[in-house]
Amino acid sequence: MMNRLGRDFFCRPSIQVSKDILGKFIAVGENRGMVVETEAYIGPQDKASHAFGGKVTERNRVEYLEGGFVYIYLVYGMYWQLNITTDGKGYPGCFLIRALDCGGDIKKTNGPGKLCRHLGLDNSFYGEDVAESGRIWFEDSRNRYSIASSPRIGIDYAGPYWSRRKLRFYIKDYEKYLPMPTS
DNA sequence: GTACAGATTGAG
DNA sequence: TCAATCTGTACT
Repeated sequence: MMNRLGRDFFCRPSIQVSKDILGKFIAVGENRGMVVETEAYIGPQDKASHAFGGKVTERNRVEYLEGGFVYIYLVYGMYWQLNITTDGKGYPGCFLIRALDCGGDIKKTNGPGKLCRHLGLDNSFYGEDVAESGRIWFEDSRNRYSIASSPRIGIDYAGPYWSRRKLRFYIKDYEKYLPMPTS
Protein backbone atom coordinates (compact mmCIF):
# COMPACT_ATOMS: atom_id res chain seq x y z
CA MET A 1 0.00 0.00 0.00
CA MET A 2 1.69 3.12 -1.13
CA ASN A 3 1.73 6.30 0.89
CA ARG A 4 2.65 9.19 -1.32
CA LEU A 5 4.65 12.08 0.10
CA GLY A 6 2.62 15.25 -0.29
CA ARG A 7 3.22 18.96 -0.59
CA ASP A 8 3.90 19.55 3.10
CA PHE A 9 6.83 17.15 3.14
CA PHE A 10 8.70 19.24 0.55
CA CYS A 11 7.67 22.71 1.77
CA ARG A 12 10.30 22.71 4.51
CA PRO A 13 13.94 23.82 4.65
CA SER A 14 16.14 21.93 2.17
CA ILE A 15 18.49 20.52 4.82
CA GLN A 16 15.58 18.94 6.65
CA VAL A 17 14.05 17.49 3.49
CA SER A 18 17.43 16.23 2.23
CA LYS A 19 17.80 14.14 5.38
CA ASP A 20 14.19 13.01 5.73
CA ILE A 21 13.98 11.74 2.14
CA LEU A 22 16.79 9.22 2.79
CA GLY A 23 15.36 5.69 3.01
CA LYS A 24 12.18 6.72 1.19
CA PHE A 25 11.31 5.69 -2.36
CA ILE A 26 11.16 7.44 -5.71
CA ALA A 27 8.81 6.03 -8.34
CA VAL A 28 9.18 6.81 -12.03
CA GLY A 29 6.75 4.78 -14.10
CA GLU A 30 7.41 1.16 -13.25
CA ASN A 31 10.78 1.88 -11.65
CA ARG A 32 11.37 2.17 -7.92
CA GLY A 33 14.43 3.21 -5.98
CA MET A 34 15.34 3.99 -2.40
CA VAL A 35 17.02 7.36 -1.96
CA VAL A 36 20.43 6.84 -0.34
CA GLU A 37 22.37 10.05 -1.06
CA THR A 38 21.31 13.72 -1.37
CA GLU A 39 22.71 17.24 -1.25
CA ALA A 40 20.98 20.38 0.01
CA TYR A 41 21.18 23.69 -1.89
CA ILE A 42 19.81 25.99 0.69
CA GLY A 43 18.96 29.27 -1.02
CA PRO A 44 20.16 32.68 -2.24
CA GLN A 45 23.03 32.83 0.28
CA ASP A 46 24.45 29.49 -0.91
CA LYS A 47 27.33 30.19 -3.30
CA ALA A 48 27.04 26.69 -4.78
CA SER A 49 23.36 27.20 -5.68
CA HIS A 50 22.23 28.17 -9.16
CA ALA A 51 20.01 30.69 -7.36
CA PHE A 52 22.90 32.37 -5.52
CA GLY A 53 22.15 36.05 -4.97
CA GLY A 54 18.55 35.54 -6.06
CA LYS A 55 19.60 34.96 -9.65
CA VAL A 56 16.86 33.81 -12.03
CA THR A 57 17.61 32.20 -15.40
CA GLU A 58 15.51 30.24 -17.87
CA ARG A 59 17.10 27.10 -16.45
CA ASN A 60 16.59 27.68 -12.73
CA ARG A 61 13.26 29.53 -12.61
CA VAL A 62 11.39 26.50 -11.23
CA GLU A 63 13.54 26.67 -8.09
CA TYR A 64 11.42 29.62 -6.99
CA LEU A 65 8.24 27.56 -6.85
CA GLU A 66 7.10 26.01 -3.59
CA GLY A 67 8.40 22.59 -2.57
CA GLY A 68 7.77 19.44 -4.60
CA PHE A 69 8.60 20.46 -8.18
CA VAL A 70 11.21 18.82 -10.39
CA TYR A 71 14.26 20.97 -11.16
CA ILE A 72 16.20 18.97 -13.74
CA TYR A 73 19.07 20.33 -15.80
CA LEU A 74 21.98 19.20 -17.96
CA VAL A 75 25.61 19.35 -16.77
CA TYR A 76 28.72 18.97 -18.89
CA GLY A 77 26.46 18.76 -21.90
CA MET A 78 25.68 15.11 -21.13
CA TYR A 79 24.21 14.34 -17.75
CA TRP A 80 20.87 15.22 -16.21
CA GLN A 81 20.71 16.19 -12.53
CA LEU A 82 17.47 15.53 -10.66
CA ASN A 83 16.57 18.06 -7.99
CA ILE A 84 13.32 18.61 -6.12
CA THR A 85 12.37 22.06 -4.88
CA THR A 86 11.91 22.74 -1.17
CA ASP A 87 10.74 25.62 1.02
CA GLY A 88 7.89 28.01 0.21
CA LYS A 89 7.02 29.90 -2.95
CA GLY A 90 9.59 32.57 -3.82
CA TYR A 91 12.42 30.91 -1.89
CA PRO A 92 14.81 28.93 -4.14
CA GLY A 93 15.77 25.90 -2.05
CA CYS A 94 16.17 22.40 -3.46
CA PHE A 95 17.89 19.09 -2.98
CA LEU A 96 19.87 17.02 -5.47
CA ILE A 97 19.37 13.26 -5.57
CA ARG A 98 22.83 11.70 -5.95
CA ALA A 99 22.23 7.97 -5.48
CA LEU A 100 19.48 5.36 -5.36
CA ASP A 101 19.22 1.70 -4.52
CA CYS A 102 16.96 0.21 -7.20
CA GLY A 103 17.55 -3.35 -6.08
CA GLY A 104 19.87 -4.19 -8.98
CA ASP A 105 23.48 -3.26 -9.60
CA ILE A 106 24.07 -0.22 -7.40
CA LYS A 107 26.83 0.96 -9.73
CA LYS A 108 24.13 1.90 -12.22
CA THR A 109 22.43 4.34 -9.85
CA ASN A 110 25.19 5.60 -7.53
CA GLY A 111 25.67 8.97 -9.22
CA PRO A 112 23.33 11.87 -10.08
CA GLY A 113 23.87 11.47 -13.82
CA LYS A 114 23.66 7.69 -13.70
CA LEU A 115 20.36 7.51 -11.86
CA CYS A 116 18.69 9.88 -14.33
CA ARG A 117 19.86 7.73 -17.20
CA HIS A 118 18.63 4.59 -15.43
CA LEU A 119 15.18 6.07 -14.78
CA GLY A 120 14.88 7.73 -18.19
CA LEU A 121 14.69 11.21 -16.68
CA ASP A 122 15.31 14.22 -18.91
CA ASN A 123 14.06 17.73 -19.61
CA SER A 124 10.54 16.43 -20.28
CA PHE A 125 10.20 16.17 -16.47
CA TYR A 126 11.16 19.81 -15.90
CA GLY A 127 8.65 21.46 -13.55
CA GLU A 128 6.73 18.23 -12.87
CA ASP A 129 4.85 18.31 -9.56
CA VAL A 130 5.86 15.23 -7.55
CA ALA A 131 2.89 15.77 -5.22
CA GLU A 132 0.44 15.36 -8.13
CA SER A 133 2.23 13.82 -11.12
CA GLY A 134 1.25 10.43 -12.51
CA ARG A 135 4.76 9.62 -13.74
CA ILE A 136 7.05 10.68 -10.90
CA TRP A 137 6.40 10.69 -7.15
CA PHE A 138 7.85 9.70 -3.78
CA GLU A 139 6.57 7.08 -1.36
CA ASP A 140 6.91 7.13 2.39
CA SER A 141 8.70 4.40 4.33
CA ARG A 142 9.02 3.63 8.00
CA ASN A 143 12.51 2.26 7.50
CA ARG A 144 15.10 3.97 9.64
CA TYR A 145 18.75 4.24 8.77
CA SER A 146 21.85 5.83 10.23
CA ILE A 147 22.63 9.06 8.37
CA ALA A 148 26.09 10.53 7.73
CA SER A 149 27.10 13.87 6.21
CA SER A 150 30.02 15.35 4.28
CA PRO A 151 30.91 18.36 2.13
CA ARG A 152 29.11 18.48 -1.21
CA ILE A 153 30.75 17.05 -4.34
CA GLY A 154 32.12 19.07 -7.26
CA ILE A 155 31.49 22.59 -5.96
CA ASP A 156 35.00 23.79 -5.06
CA TYR A 157 34.26 27.02 -6.91
CA ALA A 158 31.85 28.00 -4.11
CA GLY A 159 34.67 29.14 -1.81
CA PRO A 160 35.97 27.71 1.48
CA TYR A 161 32.84 28.15 3.56
CA TRP A 162 30.21 26.79 1.19
CA SER A 163 32.39 24.06 -0.33
CA ARG A 164 33.24 22.69 3.12
CA ARG A 165 29.85 22.86 4.75
CA LYS A 166 28.41 19.40 5.33
CA LEU A 167 25.31 19.65 3.17
CA ARG A 168 25.65 16.21 1.63
CA PHE A 169 23.73 13.42 3.35
CA TYR A 170 23.76 9.68 2.85
CA ILE A 171 22.76 6.42 4.48
CA LYS A 172 25.84 5.16 6.25
CA ASP A 173 25.34 1.56 5.10
CA TYR A 174 25.96 2.73 1.51
CA GLU A 175 29.19 4.60 2.21
CA LYS A 176 31.31 1.99 0.42
CA TYR A 177 29.42 2.56 -2.84
CA LEU A 178 29.63 6.37 -2.76
CA PRO A 179 32.46 8.81 -3.54
CA MET A 180 34.28 9.93 -0.42
CA PRO A 181 36.18 13.22 0.01
CA THR A 182 39.85 12.67 -0.88
CA SER A 183 41.37 14.36 2.15
C1' DG B 1 29.79 37.33 -31.26
C1' DT B 2 33.99 34.34 -28.48
C1' DA B 3 35.83 31.94 -24.34
C1' DC B 4 35.39 29.13 -20.60
C1' DA B 5 33.77 26.63 -16.49
C1' DG B 6 30.58 23.59 -14.64
C1' DA B 7 26.05 20.12 -8.73
C1' DT B 8 29.69 14.07 -14.12
C1' DT B 9 31.12 9.96 -16.06
C1' DG B 10 33.71 6.20 -18.14
C1' DA B 11 37.54 5.07 -20.87
C1' DG B 12 42.81 5.02 -21.27
C1' DT C 1 44.40 12.14 -17.25
C1' DC C 2 41.03 13.51 -20.35
C1' DA C 3 37.17 14.32 -23.46
C1' DA C 4 32.22 14.30 -24.32
C1' DT C 5 29.18 18.57 -25.42
C1' DC C 6 25.00 22.01 -23.49
C1' DT C 7 23.99 26.31 -20.59
C1' DG C 8 25.04 30.48 -18.37
C1' DT C 9 28.19 34.19 -17.64
C1' DA C 10 31.81 37.35 -18.65
C1' DC C 11 33.82 39.33 -21.53
C1' DT C 12 35.03 41.60 -26.74
